[in-house]
Amino acid sequence: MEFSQPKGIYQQIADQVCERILSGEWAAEERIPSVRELAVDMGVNPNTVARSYQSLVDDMHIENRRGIGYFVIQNARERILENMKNRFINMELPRLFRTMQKLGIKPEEIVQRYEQFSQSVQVSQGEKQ
Amino acid sequence: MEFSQPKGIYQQIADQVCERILSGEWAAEERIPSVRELAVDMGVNPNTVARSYQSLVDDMHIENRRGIGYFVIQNARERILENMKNRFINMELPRLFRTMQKLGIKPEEIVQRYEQFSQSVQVSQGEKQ
DNA sequence: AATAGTGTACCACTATAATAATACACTATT
DNA sequence: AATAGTGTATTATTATAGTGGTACACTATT
Repeated sequence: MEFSQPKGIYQQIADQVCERILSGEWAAEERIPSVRELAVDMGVNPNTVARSYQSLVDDMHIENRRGIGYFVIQNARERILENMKNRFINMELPRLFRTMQKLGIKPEEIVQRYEQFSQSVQVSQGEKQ
Repeated sequence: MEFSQPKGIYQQIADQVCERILSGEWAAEERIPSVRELAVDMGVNPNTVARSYQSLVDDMHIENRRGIGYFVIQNARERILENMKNRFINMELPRLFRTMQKLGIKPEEIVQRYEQFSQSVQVSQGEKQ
């Protein structure tokens, strides 16, 4: 039997960087924090952040300008969104569906709970304003 | 920032034991494989399986009879199913819903894909017979 | 009584990820 | 030119999970 590998910290950091790009906190063509800065911010070793950034370069979401720093690539948002959507549809959904069948949960119940969820989110967002 | 802990092998084995109880492969009051047997079967150290079994004892799904082995507890199936359902509703669904909102996926699309999924499962199961 | 199969406990070892601490080459700024 | 801020590379160290191996107490069977 093969076991699921633990998700490395560097990968979790890369995910969070994607989140911030998605949310618009870090816009396209903008410079993102240096390896050292983010390392301090995350309470993590600079080498770990360096690995995160490297993996994001491999995925074409950020680019490096030597001696200056890392920058968000032009259409990074769209690209990240596309990646996440594909992964969700092809990886997570099948797992979800199998779980539903195993537990005997019908899609109607999912929809019904989703209504509740999106309502409560709307309310709590409204309260903040 | 706190990072998600990797899921231990012993825990993954415990999950799989639950699966086998759920599927009826190991019925209530029945004896399950010894620590050593399952360890060989899984290609894993006996100590690791021992930890899995211990955690299942803690969760009241199996019990130990000294010198004999481990046995599935009376209503283990119902108990496991209940646990999984609760975890699914309270932990996985909220995560799913947040992802859906982030990716802009409407519940109708989920339902539609679920139909496709359950159809394809039916077909492939039918082919086996 | 003897034996073989149980779970349990212990300890040293290994593999891996992450850390810590440097050192180096490059760039912008002064 | 000097300096400070970049990323990068290297090496040793730490922390942890899992392994390997052994020993022990208990139980059923012979």
